[in-house]
Amino acid sequence: MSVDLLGPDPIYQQIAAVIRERIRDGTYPPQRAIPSEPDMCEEFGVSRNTVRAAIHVLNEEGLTRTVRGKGTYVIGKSAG
Amino acid sequence: MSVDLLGPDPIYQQIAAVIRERIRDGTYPPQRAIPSEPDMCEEFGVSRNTVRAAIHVLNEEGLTRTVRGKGTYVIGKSAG
DNA sequence: GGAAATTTGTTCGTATGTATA
DNA sequence: TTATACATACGAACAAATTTC
Repeated sequence: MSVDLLGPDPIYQQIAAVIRERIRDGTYPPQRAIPSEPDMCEEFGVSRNTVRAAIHVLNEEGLTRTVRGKGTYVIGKSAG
Repeated sequence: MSVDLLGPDPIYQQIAAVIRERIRDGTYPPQRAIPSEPDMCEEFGVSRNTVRAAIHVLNEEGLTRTVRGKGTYVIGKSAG
């Protein structure tokens, strides 16, 4: 999947939207970690700061939770 | 302590004056780091650029010294 | 237990664009 | 035009937690 990063919105908002969509469609399943910050820097071709800004948005929304030294995990239905 | 940031002077000059005063009265002791740029953005309710402009003034005066990745340190008497 | 690699956390350095006075 | 101020974005250094060997 390609990401355009055009349009009027800030890049970090657009990246947050992409990740949000991947969480909703199951590409990034609950309880699992999303790709690391360096990996997302590569995929989107942006700096780590920008990736972190995007993740910050999702954490604020309660969609994800970041743990130092581990990664950023998708919040959601466990199993039941 | 609250800081008003009114008056005719530029905001960054006023912030520099506040920090300068805190160095003089010992609130920010020698050899120690003053609060980080993000922290001061929060305290004063200004952008990082403005905080950096204030710190630049103090660095120019020789009151402080900024080190990348670490912080801004108060110059001054060590112990003796 | 130690060393190295991975990953996130924090902080400063720099540049660009926009808006205001 | 210049000075001030904010938001955004990339780059780099340093720090801490985790994992793996």
